[in-house]
This record gives sequence, structure tokens and C-alpha cells, in this order.
Amino acid sequence: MRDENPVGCRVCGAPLATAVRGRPPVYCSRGCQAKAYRRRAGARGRAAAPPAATEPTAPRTEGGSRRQQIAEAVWRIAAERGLEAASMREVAAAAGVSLRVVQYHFGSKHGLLVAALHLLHEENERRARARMARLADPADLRAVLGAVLGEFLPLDEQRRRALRVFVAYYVRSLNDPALAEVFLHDAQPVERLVAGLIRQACAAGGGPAPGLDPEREADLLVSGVTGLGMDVLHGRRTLADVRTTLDYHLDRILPAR
Amino acid sequence: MRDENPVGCRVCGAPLATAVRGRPPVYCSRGCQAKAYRRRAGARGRAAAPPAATEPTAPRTEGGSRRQQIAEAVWRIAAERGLEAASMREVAAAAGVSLRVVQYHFGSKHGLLVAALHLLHEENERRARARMARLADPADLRAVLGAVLGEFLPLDEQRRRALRVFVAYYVRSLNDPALAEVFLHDAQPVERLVAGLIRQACAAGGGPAPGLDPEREADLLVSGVTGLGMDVLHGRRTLADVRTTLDYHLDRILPAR
DNA sequence: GCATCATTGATACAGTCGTATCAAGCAACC
DNA sequence: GGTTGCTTGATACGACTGTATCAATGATGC
Repeated sequence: MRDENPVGCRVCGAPLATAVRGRPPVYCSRGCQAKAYRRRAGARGRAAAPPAATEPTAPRTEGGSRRQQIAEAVWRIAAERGLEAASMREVAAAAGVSLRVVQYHFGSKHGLLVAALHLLHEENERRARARMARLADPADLRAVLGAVLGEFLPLDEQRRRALRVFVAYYVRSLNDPALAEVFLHDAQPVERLVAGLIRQACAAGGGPAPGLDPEREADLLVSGVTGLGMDVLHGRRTLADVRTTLDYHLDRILPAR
Repeated sequence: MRDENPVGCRVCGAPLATAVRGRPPVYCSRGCQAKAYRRRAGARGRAAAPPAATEPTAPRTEGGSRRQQIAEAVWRIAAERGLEAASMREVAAAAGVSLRVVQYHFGSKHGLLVAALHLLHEENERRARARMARLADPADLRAVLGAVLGEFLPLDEQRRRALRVFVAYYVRSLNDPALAEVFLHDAQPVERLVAGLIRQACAAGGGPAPGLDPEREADLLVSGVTGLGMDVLHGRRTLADVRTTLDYHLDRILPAR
């Protein structure tokens, strides 16, 4: 409901332009606006005493950059209610910013989704590295292997949410080339890592099992653990069941000590 | 744009009720409408000669029931552009029916999605059975096993589309209990089937491999082949690569003949 | 001729969506 | 003081969504 009888400029009282779209004008010119601003700034300066220790980038440090903050809202919504619930307005509200801010920092919804996926990959890798660094015995190759594969299972709320967001994005990427490119470009070959670990463990253990192909074992392990994780999300399997299956296969592949 | 000056009843010319919503009235009463209908029916009867051989359920037989026809439209859209593109109007257009027909047969959009998923499961099982029946040598247990697992790979356009629809529904089911229930209820335990085949093949072959657990092998095989199929959809793997991996594991599990 | 049934046609409504537009806020430079 | 640039607030627009409403269609039975 636009004000039907507009008053004049707040500073000089001159009549205002009657823009029918966008924010209603309050000043007659840029100069009057600047004048009003300087008045406010002066009042603040006198009231707030000396400038004191002003934190210059306060909001930046208390939760990452603005983009990061908004991207996290996307993940949160996608994990809780699915990507189709992540509208611009919902994301803005969840991030505690206005719709305009989301528009400004990401340009379009598509830009937002792509950027959020990009940041998600980085975030997940950061967290994975942190968990790997916290391993009890980094020389225990079987434990390392288990930890790598465990990154794809909903073992805690963090990974559970990450997996939900991941599959939501995966499905969308099937019909969105830009998202698919982020997936294919960012995802490093975990299979290579797993195959290397298997090879190392075989060399360290008794000997290379006859006829065992680390690459093929890694391929099925990685894709299998992803599928098993999805089943857990779905409620089709229990985490304990998956653990048992995984232990069986690790026992099978790795040489007994 | 509603007609501003309504004319009278088509039959008796009496003034019409001025309903502001819904379809505009043309007759003043139900009786006048019936009268008009009988006139048309009489004209048709005289023009079309004897009643001839009227196909009573003609539209039913030329492509399944109405519900089936609409559900197929849902699958088509979901496979090509994702489930979020499957609006009521899009589905109706793709099925060649009116929006109202979709509303009538499924009640709500949610009802449509649930029913379409239900019918999809039936359809996929039908097709899988048909392909299994066409196997060259049904006694070749390894071939049977490969065919069962192959149902989850995008080996042709049909299965490719089925897989795309499947994952789209899977993701949505994570936030939709009704869909999740359809998934959990309809999906029969393929793992059991695979485990049974492995056991049979072991018994028929040389002997049961030492320390081999058919259940655990089946678990990783089924979830793994699903994940590999998703990678193929994504373009992260080639079908040939998946075939090689699968052959390796079948060789590993099944006793050499 | 009339009532009734399941089905379909023709709208209408209230809301949400992504996006666009214009102006204010704030700070720096001239 | 005036201008410029980046950021944000306050709307507005048009398209689309799911759903609801009322009537017509075609057929059957009384």
C-alpha cells in the first residue's frame, strides 16, 4: 500500500519524484540525502564519544563471509526439507538476511545453488581432513581405510546432513549441466585414494593376495558404501548392519595381520 | 474475461444464474440440459445409422487405464527434467488430458506422486521379469546374476530413464514419509535374491569358497551396482568400466567352472 | 420425462516463485 | 559540499503453482 499523499523532501521540503516501482523516495536529490547522512553521522560521533576500538570486519569473522553464511542456510534447508524448499526467500530468512542481500551476492538462484555446492565440497573436505587427523593410529592402514569410507556414511548428524544435501544436489545435477560440472570437477577421485591404501596395506601385510585388483575393489567399495549410506538415510538398513558388511569386506580384502 | 451480458437458456431462453466461479452456465435448469442432450443424441443416432460395434472401453485398451497414462507422463517428465518440473499442468499436458482429469483421478498432487511411484515399481518389476525370461540360458547362474544386477544399470534408454526417475523419487522420499513408505513397502529384498543365487552357484560349482558370506557379498554388490549406475548417469564413469568392475567381482565370488 | 451417477470442461483464487527497479545507507575521494 | 561506488531496504511485476467451484457431458435406471 503506497502512501497516496507524499510529503516533500525530508531536508529541503521540495516535492519528490513519484516513482511507481522500487523503494519510495524520501529525499529530492542525492545532495539532500548526503546532507541528512552527515547530520546523523555528526550526532552519532558526538554521542558515541571517541571512535573507540571499532571492529572493522566484525560480521565477517563471526561466522565466515556473507556468502558462506548464506550458503550454510542453503545446506540447512536442503538437509531438513529438500532442495526444492530452498527458495530465495526461505534461504534469506534462514540466513538472517534480506532477500535483496541474497540477490546481490549471488545474482540469481542458479548462481546461489552452484556457489553453495562449490562451498559445500570445500566444507566437506575440510571436515573430512579434520576427522582423519584425529585418528588414533595413523599408521593403522585398515583404520584409515575405514575412516575414509566412513565419510560417506551418516555416522553423526554432521555427515547425515551432508549426505542428504549431497544426494539432493546429485539428483538436481542430472538436469543441470552447471551443477554437474561442479560435481565432476570438484570431486577428487576417492577411488584412487582407496586403491592406494589397499595396495599399501597389502604390501605391508603378509603379501599381495592372489588375484586381487585394488582398483576394482576400491570401485565397488566406494560406490557400495555410498549406496549403503543412502539405504541408512532411507531407513532400509541400520548403521550396525552396514558396519558389519563393511568389516566383512575389509577383512576379505586386507591381509590378516 | 467473463461475458458481461449473458444470454438466456439455450433451450427455453429463460435467464441464467450468474455464477461468478467455475464454468459459465448455458442452461437454466437440469431439465433443459437433458432436453438438449437428447436432441443431440437423437441427431447422432439418425446420422450414425445403427449403433454399430461400439468399443465400450476403447481408450482403456489403447494404452492402459487413465491413471496409468497419467502416471507415465509423470515418469517421462521426471526422467527428462526432474520431479520438480512435474507440475499438475505439465503432467496433464504431457498425458494429453486436461488439468481437471488429473485432479479427478488422483485428488491432489501428493496423491498423484504417490500413485505414480507405486505404478512405477510395478512397471519396473514387469519389465525386469520380461528381460529375465528372455535370457539365453536360464540355467547359467552367473548370467542370471548379471542380469539381475544389470537391472540397476542404465544399459538402455528404458533402464536409464527408470534409474533417473528412481533417484529423483528417492531424494524426495527423504522428506516425504508417504513416498518413503511406498519405497520401503514395495521394494522387495533384491539382496536376498542375489544372495540365494550366489549360494546356488557355489553349490553347483566346485565348492563353497572358503570364508565367503553370500549375504554380505550380496549387500555390497546390490548397493555397489546402484552407486555405479548413478555414476554412469552422472557421466563420472563409463558403462564399459562398470561392466569390467562387475565382471571382476562376479569372477571373484563365483567358483570358476 | 426425471433423477442420479461418474467424468470432464471452464474458469477462479490465493499464494509463492524468481527477478527487476528505484532509492537509501555508508564510506571514500575530490 | 558534491560526486562516486558498493551494499542494502522496500517495494513491484509477471508467471506459475495447487486447489476449489460450478456447470456440462454422457449414460443408466425408474
